[in-house]
Amino acid sequence: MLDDIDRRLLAVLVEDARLSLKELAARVGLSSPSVSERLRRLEERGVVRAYTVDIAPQALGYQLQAIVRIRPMPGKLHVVQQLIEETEAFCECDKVTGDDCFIARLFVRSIEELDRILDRIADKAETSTAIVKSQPIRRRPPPLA
Amino acid sequence: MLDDIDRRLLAVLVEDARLSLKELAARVGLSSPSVSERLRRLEERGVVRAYTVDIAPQALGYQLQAIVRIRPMPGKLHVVQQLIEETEAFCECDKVTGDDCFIARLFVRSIEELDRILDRIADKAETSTAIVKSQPIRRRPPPLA
DNA sequence: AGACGTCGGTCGATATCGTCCAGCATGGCG
DNA sequence: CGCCATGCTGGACGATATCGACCGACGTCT
Repeated sequence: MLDDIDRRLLAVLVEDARLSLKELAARVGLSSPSVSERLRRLEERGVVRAYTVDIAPQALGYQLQAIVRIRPMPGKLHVVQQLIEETEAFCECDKVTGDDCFIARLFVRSIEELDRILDRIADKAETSTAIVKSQPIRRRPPPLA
Repeated sequence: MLDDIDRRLLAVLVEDARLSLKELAARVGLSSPSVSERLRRLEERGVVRAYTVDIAPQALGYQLQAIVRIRPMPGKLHVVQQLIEETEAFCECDKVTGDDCFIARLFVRSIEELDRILDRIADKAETSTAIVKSQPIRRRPPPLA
C-alpha cells in the first residue's frame, strides 16, 4: 500500500510539515512534481489526514493536564459523551472497553478549573482523575515500517 | 502574550499547516512578510513546537489502539519507563499521579502483537488494558482563547 | 513476441510565492 | 514635543510550485 518513498516522505513531514516540495524532493530523491503528486495521493487515500501545528499548551496558559477516566451512570452514556465533546478543555477522548467507558485528556489553567469541569459531570458519571506529572512520550506516530 | 492575530494564525495552521504564507496572510488580514515574522517569533518563543502531519494509523496497518495503565513493581519504575520509551508501538505516555504510574497509548496490528508487547512488561509491572472502540474526540488543541 | 495502455517519473517554461529592504505609521517615554 | 522602538506595507528579485509534454518500465492482450 505504501512504498518506501512514501514512508520516507511521511517521516520527513512528521518532523516538519512546512518544508517546501523542493526540499522534500531532495530528501527522498525525487523531483518536486513527483513529490507533489505523491502527497496528493496520500491525502486522497486518507493516509494523510491533515497537516497541523503542535502548540505548547503552556503558551496558551494551560498549566495542567489531566487524564480522566469516566464511567457514566446507567442511561447517562450519551449525555455524558455529549457533555465531554462540547467541553473544549477535553482535547482527546477515547471510548474504550472495560469499566471505564471513556478516557479523556483535559487541559486546564488551574486546579479550580479542573474541579469546575469535573463538577459538571459529577451527577452523571463517576470519574477518576490523574494529573500528568511528565510526558515520557509526547505524541509520536506509530512506526512507519 | 499572544494577540488576537497570533491566535487566528494558529487556528488556521491547526487546520492546514501547509498553507502558503500568502494564503495565511489573506486569512488573518496581514501581508506575507508580517505573517512570516509572526511565525518566526512564535517558533522562537516555543509556542509553535512543530509543524507535523496527522497520519491515519489504519493506513499503516495499525488496526488496534489500546490505552494501558501501568503500575511498575517496587524498584522497577525506571526499567519500565525505559522499556516503554524504546517500544515504538507506545505512541503516547504520561507519568501521572495516583496508583497507575503511567498511562500509555499503544498502536498494534493485532491482539497477538498487543499480547506480545504487554508480556515483555508483565514481570516488571501490573497493567490494565482498555481497547479503544471509538474516538469521540481525536486530538485537538485546547481553546486558543 | 510484439503492440499498446497505464502509471509514475523527469524536464523546462511560466506563474506564483517567499524574502529582503526601504519607508511609514503608531504608541510609549523622556 | 520630539525621539525611539516596534510592526506593518509594498515592490523587487530570487526561489519555488505547477503545468504540459515527453519518456521509460511494466503488464496485458492478440
